[in-house]
Amino acid sequence: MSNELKLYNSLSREKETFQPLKEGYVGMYVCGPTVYYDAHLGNCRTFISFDVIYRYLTHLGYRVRYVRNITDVGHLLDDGEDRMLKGARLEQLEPMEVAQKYTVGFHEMMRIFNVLPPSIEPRATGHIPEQIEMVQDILKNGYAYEVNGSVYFDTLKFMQQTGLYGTLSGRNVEELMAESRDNLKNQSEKRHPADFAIWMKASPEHIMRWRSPWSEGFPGWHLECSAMSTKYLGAEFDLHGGGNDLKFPHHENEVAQNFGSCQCKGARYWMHTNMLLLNGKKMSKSDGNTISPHELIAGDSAHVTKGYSPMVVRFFMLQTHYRSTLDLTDEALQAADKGFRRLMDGHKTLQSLQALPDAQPGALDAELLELMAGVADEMNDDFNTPKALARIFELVSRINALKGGQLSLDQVAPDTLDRLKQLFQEFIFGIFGLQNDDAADGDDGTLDGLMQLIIDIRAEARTRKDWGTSDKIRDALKALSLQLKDGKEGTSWGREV
RNA sequence: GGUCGCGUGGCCGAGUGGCUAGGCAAAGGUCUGCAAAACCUUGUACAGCGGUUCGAAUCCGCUCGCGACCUCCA
Repeated sequence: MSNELKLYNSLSREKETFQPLKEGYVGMYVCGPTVYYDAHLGNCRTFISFDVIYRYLTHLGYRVRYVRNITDVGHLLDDGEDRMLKGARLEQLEPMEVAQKYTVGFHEMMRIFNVLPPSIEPRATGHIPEQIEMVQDILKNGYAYEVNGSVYFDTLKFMQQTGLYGTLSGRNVEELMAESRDNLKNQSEKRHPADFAIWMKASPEHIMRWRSPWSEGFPGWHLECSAMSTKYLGAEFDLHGGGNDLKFPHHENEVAQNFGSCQCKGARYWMHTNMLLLNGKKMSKSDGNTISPHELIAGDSAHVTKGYSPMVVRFFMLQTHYRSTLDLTDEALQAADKGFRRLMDGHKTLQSLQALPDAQPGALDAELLELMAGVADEMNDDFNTPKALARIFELVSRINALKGGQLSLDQVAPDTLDRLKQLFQEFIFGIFGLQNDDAADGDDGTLDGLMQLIIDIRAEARTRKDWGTSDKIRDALKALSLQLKDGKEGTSWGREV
């Protein structure tokens, strides 16, 4: 396998070799949340996926500027009411108070799932001038028109003149163009159903409003991503990501706006994560088929039999490729729980292995090296985390066998063992972003010391063949969900799942 | 209705023409004072039907089932 990075580009619908615009640097934009409601697990999956991608690109040595926005204005509901305004009315809060509340909640959730903060996290409301400028540019280029203080993107004209519309989302342009004005219903300001607002005149009761050359109003939903990606990453940049459900119309319109404003191509590679399903259906706030991250962690939901730690959930998600749908079920989570524990135990065991200086590297050494190389190879193939994890689990088997004595360390070169330790550290924690739950308990080492004492006392009892005492200790610990593992080299312990 | 995608062993989930994915569960064995843990072994899996091919889970066609997008959604 080659060590060049390949990724699936939604634009071409093919895996392509990744070639950044500027060697050594990557500009990456991911559509962030709309902060008018609590983040749900689907959001988490997408941001965890891109977190791993961000981490891996960094691992490869790229200097990555990762921009992930916060949308706090412009997102319209079916009835045309601004989402921020809706939230404000329901809870009697200022719109920015709503945005702030859910932004904080979102950040907290990202922290819980160990998602790294992006390099820049721009807010739509903080970039009104940039958006107004973009509307002006689009108007100047003739791809928009003003009606009663609102400005609409002239999608029909754009389609006819550039032929660029629909490429990303695979729309049938003929069909889009064929739609008549009859489909417009009450939104009669638009000339064509495919047109979309880039500036909206605010109705009298609308709270969020800014002055513009056309009216006091607010920017259209799709505009902020075009404006902010251009501002921070340039007119053309490397990667743009987001959930699959944003492909149309959001991303398609983004591309149109970029080109319509400056003939800019925008992102060269588009990446889309697939949906998280619950009981075989898409998780969605609107139809109630949902479980919140808090509920999942606490086990406070009819969908799960117990709570799952954030790291188990993260691991669960990494066991599926980002472009596949993932069906969340209690059974699958239980399997992930145990698998995650096995991975963590394997890592712990590995770090305890001591190399033999006079080892004679043989077939085992070669096998380890091959498996290790495979981990990176899989990641280079469109960030295939499930396959990379499969390679790591194969390594875990070897590690356990080395510990258990079924395989011998005198066949492993000290350098190979060192590299293996380093690889586990880098991939499990640095790239997959997993954390050991035990460490997250706030354990300061007291427990470990206590356990060591108990293990020593039990070992003494065992040398006396005092099985009663030995078993009493073992059973009592088991009742506390602490498991003793007797091995050739002594006894170790861990938490039971 | 239109567009796109999916259907893999008990469960989850990789895999795109020949070569063991992996995790969980299950069975047998090794180890153990007994266990557990660990290790080893074990699954005639690719929705159905037909076709292409020396060879298909993988390509083509049809059928059935499911999902996503088309409207707010990561």
